[in-house]
Amino acid sequence: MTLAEENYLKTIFHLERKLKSEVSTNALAERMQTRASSVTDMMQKLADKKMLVYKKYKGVQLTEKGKKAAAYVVRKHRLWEVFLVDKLKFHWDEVHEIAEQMEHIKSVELIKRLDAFLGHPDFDPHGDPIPDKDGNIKKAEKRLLSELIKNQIGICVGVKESSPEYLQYLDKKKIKIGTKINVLGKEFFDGSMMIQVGRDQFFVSKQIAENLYVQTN
Amino acid sequence: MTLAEENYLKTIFHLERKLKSEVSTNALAERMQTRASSVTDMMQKLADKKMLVYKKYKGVQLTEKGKKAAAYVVRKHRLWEVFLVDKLKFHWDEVHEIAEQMEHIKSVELIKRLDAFLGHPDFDPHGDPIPDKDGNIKKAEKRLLSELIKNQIGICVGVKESSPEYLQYLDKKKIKIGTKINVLGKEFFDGSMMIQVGRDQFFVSKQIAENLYVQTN
DNA sequence: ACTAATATTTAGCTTTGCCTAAAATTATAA
DNA sequence: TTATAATTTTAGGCAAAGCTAAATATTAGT
Repeated sequence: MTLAEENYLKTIFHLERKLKSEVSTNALAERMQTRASSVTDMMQKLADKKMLVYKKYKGVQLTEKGKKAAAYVVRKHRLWEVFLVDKLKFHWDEVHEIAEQMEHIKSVELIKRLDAFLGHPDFDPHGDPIPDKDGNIKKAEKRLLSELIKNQIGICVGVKESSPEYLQYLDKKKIKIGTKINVLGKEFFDGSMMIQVGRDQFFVSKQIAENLYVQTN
Repeated sequence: MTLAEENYLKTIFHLERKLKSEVSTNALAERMQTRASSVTDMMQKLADKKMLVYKKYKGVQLTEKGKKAAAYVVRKHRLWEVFLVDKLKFHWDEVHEIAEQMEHIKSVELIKRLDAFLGHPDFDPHGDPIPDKDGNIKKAEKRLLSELIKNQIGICVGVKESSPEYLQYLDKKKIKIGTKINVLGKEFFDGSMMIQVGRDQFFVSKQIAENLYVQTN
């Protein structure tokens, strides 16, 4: 698997989930900042390798093999993002580009050990689930804190738009990935909420609640 | 700087220090597992970029610019090796190939933070010095423990040949990178030594002492 | 149903980094 | 010193992954 192939697979993987259908040449070209003709070339190559099913003019669909390969790239990407944020103290919005490079490092043992070193995380710093070694994604519906109702409990899994100010606010309130948030009440007219984090109880505005992703079980 | 260019620079850097002279096309070709003609191509390219001085049939020599770039690649390589051993618990002899890939990741900030995360190490797990950000190498003569004489002090900087058994022995004796070793005495006929490590004093055979690199000041 | 617009593929070219074979240079040794 | 050996460079090609322009399919609007 070359670097380019891995990048195509990963992008197809994401687009398939978003579009819930075959992925078109143009959709791929746009996402990958490349030309449709280049995409066609690569699709033919990946079809030869049984990574996907390609039907002229009809788009592509990953095979099981392709899905697994793609999920593994995603797994590596997200684990490295956790590393960058948890260990090297990068901010959530600075890590994508670096992880984009690190995801291509080839060593199964490396990823095994990295995963253990990080404590087998389930989510990356953006709240997206980390596929397991076999490519299974715990499709934990992530949703906005603002969508919860009274007495619901959510686990913080990420942020939507992360300005430095917002991240600082979360820091101050001791909210990070994995933090349990209990909705104690919700104001109807402005969407603000009373929440509990650890032993602290406080209000958050609608704006705040609309930028925090949580997972409910 | 492409990946291939970085690899050439790094190899030239190492060969220049070993040979203490210009580096010949064939020497490079052998080290890089490639053909002389490929080397010539790349030398012309790197000469265009002012990374080295290339004289037909006379070999190459790094410029200051080239030296700095090469040293930075080496710095990254060695820092990642420290990460792999110290944090991910790889053995000293398993990390080269992985670091070979990681050294090419592009992010100045990443390396800054990695360095801090590792505690600004001066040596990699093989005892080789880590160049600083500016490419300066603390050329701390590393030598074998067996070369020391009575009352000399050495800092452990690495191993020569690292079998699992040997590494285990060092573990048991609490000897690792950075450990100070005091030579209390040396037996003439068998080369064994009495040494002090922390509060412990014990004998090491010549075999042991010949496989441990130390730095003296 | 038919044309216009859009999407996709094909053909042919470019660059990077490698290769082989042949030519040129330098080194060696009788 | 001169022929032979070894080293190095040049010339010409190849595969990967991209691009442009032209050809071909599909979709949509009337």
